[in-house]
Amino acid sequence: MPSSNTISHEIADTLRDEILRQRYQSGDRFPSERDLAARFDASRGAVREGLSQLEQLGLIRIQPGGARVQSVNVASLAVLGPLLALDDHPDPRLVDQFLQTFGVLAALTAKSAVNSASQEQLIQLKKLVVGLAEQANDLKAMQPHWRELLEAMSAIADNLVVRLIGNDLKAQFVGQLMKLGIRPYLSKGSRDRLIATLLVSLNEQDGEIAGQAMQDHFEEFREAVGEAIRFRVDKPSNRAAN
Amino acid sequence: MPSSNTISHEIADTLRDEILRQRYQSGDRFPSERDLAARFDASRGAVREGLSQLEQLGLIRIQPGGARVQSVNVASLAVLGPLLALDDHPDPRLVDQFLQTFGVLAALTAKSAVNSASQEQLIQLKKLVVGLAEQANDLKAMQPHWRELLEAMSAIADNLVVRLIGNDLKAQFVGQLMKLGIRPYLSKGSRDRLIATLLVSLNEQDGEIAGQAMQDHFEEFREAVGEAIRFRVDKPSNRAAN
DNA sequence: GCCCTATATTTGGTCTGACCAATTTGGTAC
DNA sequence: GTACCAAATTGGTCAGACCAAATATAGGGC
Repeated sequence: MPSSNTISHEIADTLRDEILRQRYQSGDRFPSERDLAARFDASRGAVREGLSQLEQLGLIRIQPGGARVQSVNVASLAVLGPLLALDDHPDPRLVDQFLQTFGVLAALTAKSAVNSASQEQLIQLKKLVVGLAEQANDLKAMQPHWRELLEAMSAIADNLVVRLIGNDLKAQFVGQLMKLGIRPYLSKGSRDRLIATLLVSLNEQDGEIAGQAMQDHFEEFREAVGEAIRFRVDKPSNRAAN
Repeated sequence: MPSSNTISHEIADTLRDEILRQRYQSGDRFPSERDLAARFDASRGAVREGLSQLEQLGLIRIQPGGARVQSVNVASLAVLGPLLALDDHPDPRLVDQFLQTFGVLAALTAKSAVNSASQEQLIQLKKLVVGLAEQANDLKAMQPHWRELLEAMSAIADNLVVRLIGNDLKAQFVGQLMKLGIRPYLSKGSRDRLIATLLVSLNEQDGEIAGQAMQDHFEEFREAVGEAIRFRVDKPSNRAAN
């Protein structure tokens, strides 16, 4: 699924996925621009524009004499989205790391937001949390409200670094999980606990509490997702049930 | 300071810095490719390759009819390095956010590393921590050892997401601070406390302790850097003292 | 004066073909 | 096996051209 409709983007997307699928070994010579142009039936210019993007992603290193494939370990964070969206088999380990990392960043955001919020903003956050409580305990129904709450906290915390990280992570992660038929189960008690704790932190304007609540909740979510993925791996027949 | 010696990279770097310096308003029309080609005395192809990179960074959005400048708030994390390195006046707020974010990620890394380390790896980490203790309490002398310790922890934790974030953050941050004459002061007590706590966490293989120690230490470091920057802003004469 | 339409211009997307410098490759002589 | 040299390959750049879509402009109707 190419992001844009230009040939250069299609080339970049195709080659990016091939690299992420380990079709080339790290350090390998990358096909020459002329070869790629022939393969994609495009001009060298279009190929070069595509390669330019791959280089920016840190996936290849272009040098006179030939481009070389780089290890994904030295790539830009921007490859994470495509990496998670590669196919129907998201690496459980990677998903776990993603959620773990997202969790600590969400906790930091919540802490900063609560600590620096004005009275009006505290009220706004309370409304959003209460709105979250009024939803059924269903991931699909809660997702928009979750997103809204996180977005509000992010805006209040106003941390550009975390925001930039979030931009590269806006892989519609939860949406993709559901598309794959992965339905993590979160106990009602867990959700209620989070909401109650968040309200306490907002009432007392104590960011530490909010951060800890976020952290704990993401930990539970992470485990739930892990179980859901294992469950789905055991029953791959569910894949077509969409 | 262009990253590569090709014209397209020079164009990309120059325009990137101009955008980051807010020379264009978000939403503004970006100069046409032909105009840029004339300005840089280059061919349109070279300009297009440069713009391709800027688009990948999320700084502009290219569309038939004209490219438009995007808000830095929606850019890729990869712009953070250039943003911090823009000139001799790093935004204190941004530096603060950077350290805060780096702190929680370092804490996560330490926690995971300690928890999942093998006996050999625990010994390796202990050696590095002890090596850190043997250094003078000077930022410049400690930096390589710090980097080594963090690298080792990162390798053990083996969290690709955090690693990718780190790749985009490898702005040689501390090095740049020193180049600017910013010398944060960390009390010896603070350092000793960190080292002692880390050793405890390694002996008991308790990641929570290591993470908390990291978190606390980065918090102190963050405040020290903040003071150092304020101090330097008051005495800009020091700038040439390099 | 204001709004809407038709036309002219600008802009991005792509291609072809060419040249250069540096690297890589292949072969040859030792 | 090695050292060296020539040929082929590769990336970097340029010029000029064409198209389709978007924008700007001029003009006419009200």
